[in-house]
Amino acid sequence: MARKTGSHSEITGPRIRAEAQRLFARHGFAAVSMRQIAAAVGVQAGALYLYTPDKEALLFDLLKTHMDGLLAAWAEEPKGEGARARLEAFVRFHIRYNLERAEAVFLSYMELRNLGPENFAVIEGLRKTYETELEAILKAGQAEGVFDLPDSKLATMAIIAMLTGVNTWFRAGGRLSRETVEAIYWDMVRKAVSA
Amino acid sequence: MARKTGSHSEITGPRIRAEAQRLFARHGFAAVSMRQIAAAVGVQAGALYLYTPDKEALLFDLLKTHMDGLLAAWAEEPKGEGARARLEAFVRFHIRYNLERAEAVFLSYMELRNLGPENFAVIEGLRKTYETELEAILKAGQAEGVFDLPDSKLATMAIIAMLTGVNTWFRAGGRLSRETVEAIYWDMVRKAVSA
DNA sequence: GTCTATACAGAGATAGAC
DNA sequence: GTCTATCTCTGTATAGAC
Repeated sequence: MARKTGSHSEITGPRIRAEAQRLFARHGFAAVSMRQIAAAVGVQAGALYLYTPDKEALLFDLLKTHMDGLLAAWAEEPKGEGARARLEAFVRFHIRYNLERAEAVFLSYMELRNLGPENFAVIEGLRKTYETELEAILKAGQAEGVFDLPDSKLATMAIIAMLTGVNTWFRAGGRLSRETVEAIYWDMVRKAVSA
Repeated sequence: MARKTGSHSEITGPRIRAEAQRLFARHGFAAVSMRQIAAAVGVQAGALYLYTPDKEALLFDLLKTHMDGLLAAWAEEPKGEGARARLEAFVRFHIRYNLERAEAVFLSYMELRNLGPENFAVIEGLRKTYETELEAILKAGQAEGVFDLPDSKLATMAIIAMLTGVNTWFRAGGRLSRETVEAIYWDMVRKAVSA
């Protein structure tokens, strides 16, 4: 049998990551084989190893790319003046950005345990950096006197868990638009932290 | 080589479930082999099939048992009078019950996708039943005029996500006791839904 | 850069001895 | 009820042809 094609390195790399992300999110990292990924891309299993040293590195690449993108996007997000405006910006940004990347978000908190210690620490560090962004807003609001929080750490974890939870039930075209959901969650968050 | 021992059927069944839960929670369902479970119990892999028809049934049994226990425990929980007291009871119950069963909780929302459609539907139904308990409290509070919610469905999902999130960071012996965490979360929930 | 072919380990599950 | 032994399939990863 003849080989099917020639060189496609510029397109194959991104396609491998895209299919891997889709399959990992759907079935779980451990349940997906390199053969499955290769079949989805349309290459042989062996060919994947031209683009990644191993399966874990493929997962790490997906998680790292996602977290880097999240932090970069938040850095560029318009935030307004004052802790209250910044908190509203955070709430709306988190819901919107995560809903637009449901698979990557799902992976980032479900498949962390499949990373080795070094890779795990990198992703955890980025996550911590993101959480610190929110905590800084909450602390600033407390200093300004517009928020009243029993504990800024717990409030940070509570708000992020609540916002990320939207991904588990939201469906585009459902009862509520994303903008409406953003507004409702902002209302709940605003009340929960207000003085 | 001689066999190690005789009959242990009354003790082996529960031990298999206990070790499976521990291993599934730690490494993920797909990453754990029947041989690993058998080794942890101290029997041979083939012996597991005297207690479960297959690996998925073992997972389903764990999830089903957990959800049944959760619903039964909530049914027996003292709740007090009025929506506000009932909501506080729910918040504290959810945090306490879930923290005491971290492995089972983790499995119940991480490994659902490893169930076949019928088993999946059973667990989803139980989860839905539990969510409806909270939503009923929120609706009652709205009728009583003590809560002000833009949307009872979203508030339900937001509160459950926020409360369940405690399991991801709480460590016994850490900065805050479980009771303190309960109180702080109740404070945030109370403010978020209050009129 | 991709292919075929394959090495090697480990998976889930079953059969039959004891 | 548990064991050993084994079937069959699938896993990750590599070697070497083209």
